[in-house]
Amino acid sequence: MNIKLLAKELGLSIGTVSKALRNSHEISEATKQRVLAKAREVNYQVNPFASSLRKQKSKTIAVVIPEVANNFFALAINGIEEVALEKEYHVLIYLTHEDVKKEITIAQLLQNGRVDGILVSLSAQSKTKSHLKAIQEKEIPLVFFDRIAEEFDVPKIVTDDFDVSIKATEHLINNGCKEIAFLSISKNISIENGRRRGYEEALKRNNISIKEKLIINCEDEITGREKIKQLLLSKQKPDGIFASVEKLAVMTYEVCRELQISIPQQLKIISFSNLYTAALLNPPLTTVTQPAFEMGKQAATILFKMIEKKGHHFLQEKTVVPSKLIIRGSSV
Amino acid sequence: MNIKLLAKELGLSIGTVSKALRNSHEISEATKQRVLAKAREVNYQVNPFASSLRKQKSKTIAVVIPEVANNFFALAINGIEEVALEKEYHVLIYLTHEDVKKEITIAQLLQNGRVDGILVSLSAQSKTKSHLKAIQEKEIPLVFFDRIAEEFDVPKIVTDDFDVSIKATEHLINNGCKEIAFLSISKNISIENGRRRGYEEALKRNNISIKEKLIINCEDEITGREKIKQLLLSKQKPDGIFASVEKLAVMTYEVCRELQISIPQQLKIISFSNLYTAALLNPPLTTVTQPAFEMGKQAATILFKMIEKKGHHFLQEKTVVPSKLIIRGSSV
DNA sequence: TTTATTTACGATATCGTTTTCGTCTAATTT
DNA sequence: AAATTAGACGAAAACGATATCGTAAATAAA
Repeated sequence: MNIKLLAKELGLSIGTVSKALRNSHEISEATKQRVLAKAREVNYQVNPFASSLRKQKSKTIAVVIPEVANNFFALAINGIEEVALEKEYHVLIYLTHEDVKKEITIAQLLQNGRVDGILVSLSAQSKTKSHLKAIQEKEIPLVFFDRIAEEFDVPKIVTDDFDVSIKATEHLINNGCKEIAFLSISKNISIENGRRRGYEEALKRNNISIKEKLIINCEDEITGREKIKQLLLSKQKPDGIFASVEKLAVMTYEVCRELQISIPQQLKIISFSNLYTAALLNPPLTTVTQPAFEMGKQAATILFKMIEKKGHHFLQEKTVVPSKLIIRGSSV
Repeated sequence: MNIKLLAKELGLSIGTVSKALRNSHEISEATKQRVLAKAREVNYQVNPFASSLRKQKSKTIAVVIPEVANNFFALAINGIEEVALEKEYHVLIYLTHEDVKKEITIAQLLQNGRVDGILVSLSAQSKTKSHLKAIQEKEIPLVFFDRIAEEFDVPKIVTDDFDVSIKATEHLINNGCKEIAFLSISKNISIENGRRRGYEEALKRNNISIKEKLIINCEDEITGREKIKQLLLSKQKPDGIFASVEKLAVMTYEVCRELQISIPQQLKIISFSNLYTAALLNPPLTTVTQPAFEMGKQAATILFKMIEKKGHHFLQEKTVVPSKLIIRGSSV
């Protein structure tokens, strides 16, 4: 069933029917009702491709994230979806699996107008970002969230990585930690920068020296786990761990179990995490909980502002949504 | 940049360029190369809407699931995405939030050809399914996974709910449980049926009477939690809990913590779950772990077979991917 | 009454591809 | 040499909806 058939059944022209369906002022109330009724009767649905082709609007946004099996991103998607639903937009999901190559392929895919806007959280490996420059140059609305590219002149939604990391580190210090290790997921990633700077700032403020040995790059999952193990077996074993992402805290728990290291007695742990079972872990994990849902929601909201008001470059600031430090058993 | 401009730059007709790009045999190797080179040079991308409109193919599938902040569905998406990527398809995500009304709205949205196929895991409230009948009638390829509609004549991917539930329940029985409660998420849902039947079957086989009081419907989150609490405070307090979904196990852990009930001494727990921190919980949670990734992958694979071979109705059977019972501290 | 202006609708170009036919030349067959 | 066939390309008709005009009748203004 298309508009042509619908028009024929109504004895009207295609244009009239189209306008009636879109509630144009050019059409009389009577015919509008008649068209609407008929459309409902035959269950007419506009063809999205024809419509998109003509209007140069896809009514679709893309969400490009490293992974979905991660509570932070899952909750962010919830926030995004809520806004998209309201705007009657569709949401395409693309996973980079932390792989820049995939990110580049995806960026390439999205240059052809398939979407009206893109939400991106960068992969851990994304060092070069020319693939996103291309998108920006095509003037496709783009918003970063969480893992951003600082140098891009586009809106960014982040949490207060630096500030809350100071708090988190000082929390460990206040609970007696003197040797705090920082577990990093990648050097190339914005959040790492803020979190690590916060960690270092806290150490400085408390006159604790920063030791490179205590900053562990766990970019690769396998060797990362091994590095954590070695760290916990070494002589200058740390008495505190600040995990910059949830996965690394889980790894640490697993390694501690394996090495029979008791948390928090021998090692205190704090981690950025949105794990909804954090309170049920053994011991309950002290977390920096990010406002994932809210970040997704805000990112989407801003993206839609850009979509709706083409050309407005009034939204280039960074939006910071604060995280919460939730103290549980792993750190006290 | 469109094909028209590209053709003009090459001094060729639009048709020729189109065919060259699609590697038609009608076009000489020389011009094909010339066209390809130029297309790359000017970064020509086909307009997806024009292409979809003409070819009546969207190169997109939809995934309709209750929620995404749930490891089972997140892993299933990973499986789906892997297949979609290989087929060069795009993936639209729709969340029902366990709400039939939203499911109906979504089903309505997907009737207009926006997608070439649909993967569905039903919401807990989906009793009536006429909205999906409409999709089936429009001959849009449809595959159910996990939460299926038994009466539909379409492929279904499930896990061995019944069998593994017998195993799980018998595991509790073998560990001394005599009063095992079953926490249900909804009556209307396929998985509940299999899981509950398995639970009842195990009781029967072991000459334990089935008590309706021990079968708790936790459809609503708030009252569900209250019901669990009442159950654990009642005189005929159970000594075992079989949670049909992860969320209910987490609730039970929380309630036990509140009521100071020790697991597994006073209460043994087993749950369907894909929680990747199950082993780190206090105590470690014994789980029935579903092959979420594999189920997603298989569902997508079958969906693409349907998409590719229109009209073939050879795939109407049910595919069963077995779950694994992983025994941990909460049940022994 | 004549002219100007609404009102309500139709005809048609357009969005960018794909695909079906032609058509013309070159190569092959008889 | 004539007839056929293959090769390589162009012209044009879809796909379905939307938006810009144009136009007729009806109303209002002069």
